[in-house]
Amino acid sequence: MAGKWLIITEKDNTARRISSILFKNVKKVRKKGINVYQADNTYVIGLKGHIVQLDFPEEYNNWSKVPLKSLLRADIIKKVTEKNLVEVLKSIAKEIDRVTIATDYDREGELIGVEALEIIRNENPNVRFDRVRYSAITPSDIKKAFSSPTEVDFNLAKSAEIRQKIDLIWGAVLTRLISLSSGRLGKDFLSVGRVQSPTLRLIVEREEEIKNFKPKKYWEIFASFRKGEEVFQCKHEKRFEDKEQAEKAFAKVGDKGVVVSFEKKERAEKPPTPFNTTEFLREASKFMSVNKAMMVAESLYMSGYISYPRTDNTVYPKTINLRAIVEKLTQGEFKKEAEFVLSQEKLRATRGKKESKDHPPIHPTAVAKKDELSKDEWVIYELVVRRFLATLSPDAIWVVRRGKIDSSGEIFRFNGRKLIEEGWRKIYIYSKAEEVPVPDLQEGEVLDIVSKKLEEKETKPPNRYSSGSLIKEMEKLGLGTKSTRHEIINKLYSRKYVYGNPLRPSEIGMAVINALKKEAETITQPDMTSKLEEDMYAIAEGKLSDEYVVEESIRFLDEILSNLDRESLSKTLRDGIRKDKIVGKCPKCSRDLVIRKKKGDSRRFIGCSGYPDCNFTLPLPQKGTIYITSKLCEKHEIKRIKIRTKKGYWDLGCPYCNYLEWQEKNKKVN
DNA sequence: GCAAGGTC
Repeated sequence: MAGKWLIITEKDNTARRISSILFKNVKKVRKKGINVYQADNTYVIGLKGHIVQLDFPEEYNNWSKVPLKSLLRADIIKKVTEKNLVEVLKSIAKEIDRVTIATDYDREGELIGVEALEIIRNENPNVRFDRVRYSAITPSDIKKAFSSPTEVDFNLAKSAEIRQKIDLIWGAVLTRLISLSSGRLGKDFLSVGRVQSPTLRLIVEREEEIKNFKPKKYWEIFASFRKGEEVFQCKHEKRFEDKEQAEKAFAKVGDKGVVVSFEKKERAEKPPTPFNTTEFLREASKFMSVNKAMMVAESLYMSGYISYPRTDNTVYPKTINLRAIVEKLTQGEFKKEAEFVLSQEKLRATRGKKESKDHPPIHPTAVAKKDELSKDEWVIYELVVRRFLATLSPDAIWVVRRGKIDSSGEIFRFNGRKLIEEGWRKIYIYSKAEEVPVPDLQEGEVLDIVSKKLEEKETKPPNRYSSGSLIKEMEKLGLGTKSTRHEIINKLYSRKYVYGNPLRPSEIGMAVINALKKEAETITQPDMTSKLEEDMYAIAEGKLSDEYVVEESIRFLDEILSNLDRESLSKTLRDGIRKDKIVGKCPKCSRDLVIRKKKGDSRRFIGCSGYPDCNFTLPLPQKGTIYITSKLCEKHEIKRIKIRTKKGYWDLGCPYCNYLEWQEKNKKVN
């Protein structure tokens, strides 16, 4: 019995909102755990993003037996990843004569829609289909989109599928290659990918820069001046590269100085801009890992406390009633802050540089009570609320005092600042306002010098990436998306390519990058993503055939596999793995101490690499993941060890010290 | 047990 209409959106939440905009008396029915919104003769269903996944057929599953080259031209199949959803779609497909694709208005959205469409057309080949495109879920936008449906863009969907295919082929071939060459198979496999490998390369190369950094000495001169009771410090305008010159200048500085110039100004400091995912994660990473922060944000979104956390947008759309949200917030924990915002005559929000129409910037959507949320949820909720209120707050006002003082021809600069109106800083408590005291001065005024000093300093190497700054850099280079960047970083941790925050590469992380740079540099370059983007655009425009683009990748990989130096690849990787296991020097024979496993029960322990010549061993706890830190024990040349369990980290310290203490304790007991 | 991209 045909005759019904099916509308398909990308996720449940949009299905619910769109059905309530288009229809009255919407009924929610659950089928196999999937929400189906019904009204008149219409069904509205939300997908869960992609519902199928590209993969190799089963006969390619055995990594050790399948020749790598055979992956290049294997038939790639689509596997259903959301079984219940597909079953519901199939059952409804038989009842309908029209389906409208209303997934997100972007390339992935086009493919997600086509995936569902293919399943439906398989059941019901005669179904009519169309596509609506909207940039915001507001009654006017939705009604407008549905009043003039357009056609499905199969070329665009195709281009997204090619992206998947290329990622899979490159990823699978190189992942298997380095896993097989290194002997790291099973759950310890090593991975390679278009996004993860360039990201890892950033971390590895930053570490190399730090290691190769040659610090340069330089000298700075400081002098403290007094006016009345107030003493303030000034810095010589020059940074000296030469010690003698610095000393000469320092000797010239007398016990008085004349104010050469003085300027006093008020400076307004604008509030921060609205949160998109990148900026949100940058701030949230001060409290927890980016992966955790995203999970917490997701759960706050699902319970309705904050808006959708995956967005590129930093400009509030006009359709959001900002004042209403602030008024709502006066009902809760942030009453004082919300009232402060409302005390302004006019509400004005800051704007960020990125304006897109996907979703609004992250903002609170409901008032939460502290005891309804977990600790982590509250931290994130508070951050989102404070950021939101800050974007609507007045400027912070500083008084700036700048100028120069001359002492016997040596010029000192001062740059004082004092906060006179807190403005948004009262609400957004995550960045400290640092004041630099300088009194009011007049040109020509003579001041006493209370003290002076010549400081020898060194140029510093660049900082390591923190997870927050790495996400920012990935965005800048076009690596990953707002929804995947945090997962990519998490992947680098779980492969043990990196550890700590700021991130440091492990030996195997460095080895993988060095091996790839030699054998398959393309996959380590951010350019691969931009090249792929260009190709996808050309495919979507119908200017390039998809077969050609895939063929290009296949030929490239074929070449790599043919010209490979397997022995050196294997050596590089195994060397890295070996070095990661080194804990320190054996106190008996000074060869390397490494983490090993007992043959029979595979219990782990620290043993000398000189075994069987040397049989020195130390015990290790059997539970938890072992982290060898970079801190050496002062007594023994052994690195300190940390253990991560489900409950968190605990410090074992130096395993030798730990063992000796344990022995001492046991003696007393006996 | 492979990737990256949506989504939970």
